[in-house]
Amino acid sequence: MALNDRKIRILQAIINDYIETAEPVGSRTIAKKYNLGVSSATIRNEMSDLEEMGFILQPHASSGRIPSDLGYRLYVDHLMQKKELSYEEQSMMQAMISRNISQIDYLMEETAKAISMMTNYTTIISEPISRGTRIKQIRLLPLDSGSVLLVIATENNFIKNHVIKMGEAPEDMKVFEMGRCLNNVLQGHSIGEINRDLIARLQSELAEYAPLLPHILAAIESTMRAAEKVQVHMSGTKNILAFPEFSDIEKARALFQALEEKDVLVTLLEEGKDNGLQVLIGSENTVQSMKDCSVITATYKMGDDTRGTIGIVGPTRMDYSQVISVLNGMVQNIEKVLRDLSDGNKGS
Amino acid sequence: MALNDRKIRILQAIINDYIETAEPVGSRTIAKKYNLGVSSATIRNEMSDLEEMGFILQPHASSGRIPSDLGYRLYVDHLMQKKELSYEEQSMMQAMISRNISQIDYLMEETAKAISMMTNYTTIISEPISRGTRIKQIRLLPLDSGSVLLVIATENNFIKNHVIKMGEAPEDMKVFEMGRCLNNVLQGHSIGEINRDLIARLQSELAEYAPLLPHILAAIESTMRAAEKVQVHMSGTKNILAFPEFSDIEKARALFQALEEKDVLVTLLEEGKDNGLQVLIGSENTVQSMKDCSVITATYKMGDDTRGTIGIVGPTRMDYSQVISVLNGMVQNIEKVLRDLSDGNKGS
DNA sequence: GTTAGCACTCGATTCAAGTGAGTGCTAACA
DNA sequence: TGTTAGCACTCACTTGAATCGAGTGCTAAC
Repeated sequence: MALNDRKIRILQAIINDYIETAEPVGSRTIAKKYNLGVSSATIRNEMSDLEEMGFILQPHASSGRIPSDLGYRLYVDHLMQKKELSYEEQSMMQAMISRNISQIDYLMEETAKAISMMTNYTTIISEPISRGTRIKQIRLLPLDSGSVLLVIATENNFIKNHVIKMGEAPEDMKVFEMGRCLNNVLQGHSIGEINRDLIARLQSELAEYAPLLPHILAAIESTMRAAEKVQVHMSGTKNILAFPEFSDIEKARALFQALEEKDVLVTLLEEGKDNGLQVLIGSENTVQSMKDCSVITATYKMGDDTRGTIGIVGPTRMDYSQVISVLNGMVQNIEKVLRDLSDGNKGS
Repeated sequence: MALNDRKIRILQAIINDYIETAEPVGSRTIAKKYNLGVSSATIRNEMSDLEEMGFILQPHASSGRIPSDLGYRLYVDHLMQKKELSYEEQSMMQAMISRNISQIDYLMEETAKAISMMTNYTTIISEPISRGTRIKQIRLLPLDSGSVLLVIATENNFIKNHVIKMGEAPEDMKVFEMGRCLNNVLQGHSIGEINRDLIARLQSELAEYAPLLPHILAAIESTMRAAEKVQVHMSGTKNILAFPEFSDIEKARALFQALEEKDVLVTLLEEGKDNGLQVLIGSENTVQSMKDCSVITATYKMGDDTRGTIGIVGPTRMDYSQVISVLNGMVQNIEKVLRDLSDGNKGS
């Protein structure tokens, strides 16, 4: 059975209508609303074929049809026309995430909020992380009589600090001196590269403070590890309750349950991390309790190997075209903001 | 009409039963389940009195009674018996929030998660903030050719950094020298105290770098301001959907809407910030869309004037006694962890 | 190949009757 | 005077039958 032009037009009509109304679409509705130049009876015949081919489903014997996951897949891959963002949307986007943002976690919060506001779906976003970033600067500062502060700046301008408690801290000038040593030895290396050779060099250079060295190494390691941990932000969960597909409170609860687990969020975002933009429809995603949801993910970059992912979660009946355009726009936006951020902070 | 002993016992029975079952309580239920030694008819008479006094309500003419806000108030203030935490609960609490926590935002996340897991309500928690903290150490580090890093440690060991972009950064030793100057002048002062005199002193001491001074001052100000901004964490929103009072999806939606606004959360927590432990029942809290909820807040301290607030949100029919004991236990726990954290970090 | 017409299906809505938990009132009782 | 048994009454909720209507599949005619 061939998927001729008319079948495609009918499938498109069904999907468009169902996305809009969330009601199964009947042949008569299509005949009236979409001018295909044929009668409802003809459309019925075509629909029967489309069902046989697996693109649409009948929730029960005498109802209209709804798109199947396969139908949405065809739609997303071939039928859907890309929407352009309106001027209003673009400037709204910029206004929302560019004001006043100097810290990465605020930026994430604001971005997630902006997306869920514009799309009315739920947004999750992971902070940019990079495996194997190199150390740009590593220094020690005197803090008080019993502790010093380790400050590490990586090449993509992530800055982390760690308080090192050390019984009795060396005097200020010595702390600086140690810091300078550390910096000389470790600058330009990633955490994975801290091997015996480097440690031996540190031990000889910092011989005077040998007992402190393990403290310092432990602090470096834990700091770099923390920098590699994925931080996830979410916004717009309330939107879920607005969709008729979740008017059954048990379904809503299951979804909320899933979305409250960080692991689940990370999994969802990970699934999309290779491709630039990925659409997972219904059961295509691996999270069991989200078989009725689609997830659209996009990766944003910050420098060469530092990246994060944005995901939008909604019912399979989601406005793919709009979501994709918002997502594309937002990726560009966030990449720009991140560039500005890592080039040097605002207000200075 | 006097609130005699029997009336109180009946009220208590109604509240206990209603908290447990979420169903209006009838006179016959009370007569059977709670051995008051009188018949249901007598109880009916007493209930009629209690209703007249405003402690209980009848949802409709021929149903049982439910407690009113006033009834809960009496219960919380006078009738409720304090529950002790079981040994299991205590150790569970400690296990959950003590492992692996070296950063304050993780601590907050974990605490909120632990509380909502133990109570099955929704938890919000604000990070500790302090107005007018003093600067303990303030330093500059060279970062790269075009920027330096400002690091500020406050007396309660909050550490913040800020990248200062400055066209062409001075050479390393000069940066250190500037940092030392800054530290000499500003150490021990709070942001509010940075006045003309101090600025003048900085200007004369840093005369050589006068054009950079505004950059530095702006960075200090923005950093200290950020440190004073309230950060709020939330966990367990999904629990809301489990309560029959929110089986009406519109009610749930309204509540979710409210809880997604950071302002609302801050308001809720602020309302409780004076007292150690505060119970706001139903319409006692000022958030319009939360008239059916009770909010229990407790303040935790970290040093003298640094504090944060934990709030638990649930339906007015909440298990006040359990929530209060969990909250008290958790405040002690978190204060201990914070003490350890600010004394010096673990793992070092 | 397309269409009009028709019988049929089946979820959703409506309505009336029935059920039961609970009340208020009254009269009898200790 | 306080307590209780008994009874009529209320009202949300359940149940089941009738009806509605959107939609289908099939057939016969164009």
